[in-house]
Amino acid sequence: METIGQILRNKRQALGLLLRQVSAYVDIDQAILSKIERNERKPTKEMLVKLAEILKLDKDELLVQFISDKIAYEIVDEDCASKALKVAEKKIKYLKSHPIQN
Amino acid sequence: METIGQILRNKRQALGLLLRQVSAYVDIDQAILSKIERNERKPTKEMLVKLAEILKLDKDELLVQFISDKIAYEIVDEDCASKALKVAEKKIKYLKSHPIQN
DNA sequence: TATTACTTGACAATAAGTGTCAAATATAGT
DNA sequence: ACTATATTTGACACTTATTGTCAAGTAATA
Repeated sequence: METIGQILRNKRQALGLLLRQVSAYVDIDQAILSKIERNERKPTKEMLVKLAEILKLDKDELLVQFISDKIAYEIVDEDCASKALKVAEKKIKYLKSHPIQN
Repeated sequence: METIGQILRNKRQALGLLLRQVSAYVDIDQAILSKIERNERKPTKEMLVKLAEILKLDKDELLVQFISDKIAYEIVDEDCASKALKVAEKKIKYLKSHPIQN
C-alpha cells in the first residue's frame, strides 16, 4: 500500500526531478516537500494540485489519496472505524441530496 | 437523517433534562452544550462519554455518529468523497493488519 | 574534500479549536 | 405586560495545531 508521500517521491524520482525543482514550481520550501514525501507533513490542496501538474499525476486520483490518507490516519485507532465510514458515506449521500441546510 | 446534535437534544428533552443539568454533569459551560446540540461545535470524546451516560445513550453508537459526522462534514464538498471513503477503508484495514509502522 | 541533494530541528507566524462570561432572546406562567 | 426560567449569541482570552522559514546537519558521489 503506497502512501501519498511515496507516490510523490517515486514519481519525482522517476522523472529525474530534484526536490529543489519541484518545490520551486509548487512555491514551497524544499524542506516542506521533503517532509511531505516522508509523510511527516500533509500537503495542502493547493500544493497537491501543483504537484499533480509538475509530476504528471492524475489530480483527482491524487486527491483521493490525500483525502483517504487523512481520514485513515484520523480514525485508524478507533474500534468502530469501519462502521463509522459506512455511516459517513450515508450521511454524505444524504447531505448531497439535501443541499440546503441551516 | 439525524445529526449528533439532534440526537443529543432529542434525548435530553425526552428525558426532561435542562441544558443546565446536563452541562453540569458533563462539566462544561451550558453555552457549549447548546452549541453542540445545534452542531455549532463538536463535542470532545470525553464529553461524548459523559453525555452517553447521563442521556442513557449507547456510547459506541454515539461514537460512531460522532466520527461519521466529523468525516462527512470534512469531505462532503469533495466530488470524490465516496471514492475516498472506500480507499480510506482499505488503508485502515491495511494499517490494522500491519501494526508496526515508522 | 568539495559539491550537491536531502533531512532535521528550532523557531516564529498563523490559524483553528476551546472555555468563559454576560447580554440578548425566547418561552411559559401569572 | 411582568416575571422567571431556559436557551442562544457573540465577544474575548487561552490553548493547541498547523504552517512556513531558516540554518545547520547528514549522506552520497565525483
